[in-house]
Amino acid sequence: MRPAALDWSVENCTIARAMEVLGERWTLVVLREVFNGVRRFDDMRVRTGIPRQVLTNRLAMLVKRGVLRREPYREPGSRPRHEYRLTEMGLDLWPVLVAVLGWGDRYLADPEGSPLSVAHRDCGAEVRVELRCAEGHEITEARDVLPRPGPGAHRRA
Amino acid sequence: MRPAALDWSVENCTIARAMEVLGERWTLVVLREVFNGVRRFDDMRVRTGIPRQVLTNRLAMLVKRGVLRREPYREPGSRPRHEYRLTEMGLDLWPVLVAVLGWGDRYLADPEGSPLSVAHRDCGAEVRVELRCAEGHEITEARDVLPRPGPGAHRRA
DNA sequence: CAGGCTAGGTCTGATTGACAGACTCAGCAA
DNA sequence: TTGCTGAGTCTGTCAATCAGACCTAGCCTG
Repeated sequence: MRPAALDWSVENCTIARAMEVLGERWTLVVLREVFNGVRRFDDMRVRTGIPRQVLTNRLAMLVKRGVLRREPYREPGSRPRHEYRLTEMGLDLWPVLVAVLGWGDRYLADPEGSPLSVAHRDCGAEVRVELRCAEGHEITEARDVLPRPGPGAHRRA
Repeated sequence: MRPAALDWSVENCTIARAMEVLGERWTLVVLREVFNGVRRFDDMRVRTGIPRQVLTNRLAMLVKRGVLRREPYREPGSRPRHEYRLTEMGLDLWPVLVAVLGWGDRYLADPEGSPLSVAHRDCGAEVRVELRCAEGHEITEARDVLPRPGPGAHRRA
């Protein structure tokens, strides 16, 4: 009763690679802010409570990785500053964020419910992640999902 | 041009709460292993390269949080041991894992592609996350998604 | 019985990052 | 010039990660 997965290498695993970018307490919280339109350093800092140095580090890392980009802005009466915007790579993290939100809402929310909802711009209805297969079936049970080696899979040495 | 989000508290945000559980480099990697059927300490350790102490800590945390449970097993000729199984709360993290996998595959994979694929048990077709609204529309553009305050939202103090 | 094995830890010391709190900088307005 | 403030940087403390070593506890074998 030995799992087949043991024969396959995880060396080039994209989950592990993604978690090198995302796998830290504050990164998705920062991205939540940017997705919510909160793009400026001090606004983010005040809202989230992240220490300045952590926020600086996180933002710099996300810019370096191509998830965020810095955009110059200048309020009247102020000097030029930068705010943080999502790149396409960053925008493509919406499903991750909505999936985390869905899980958090189900298991970790207060009795009155989630403080954040995500709506479809055109019709106003609430948006969720779904699992679907290429044949169009919706997957509602985790047991109906099967991991298997993909095109880049290698045998273990 | 001040984001509306600034008027709302993030104190009870379920993304932040979820990231207190998940927001660390190795946690989802551990969960990937368990989802792949690799449930024993040393198998996980060898496959992932996680230091023992970190793996111990991670597993204990996930058990404490209700994401994993320990199940006794005993190989013939060996003493009783425990392996780690997903709870329902853990199984409900499949969409998060598949979402992270999808993003990683798109932006971080090697040229030959992803080493891991997720299939629908019944028909064999590949499974992905999709964003859909309650009206049944599929959302393919991040710009068609709108965050707004949910039922548990509070005004900022 | 003692010794060997091995899965699942625990321990130690070095390194690194998080964090609190303080300080600095740079352009603007008065 | 001074004051303001957004966006950092710095310092010292604490905690987690990590490499590597060591320990434990049942089983089997001689």
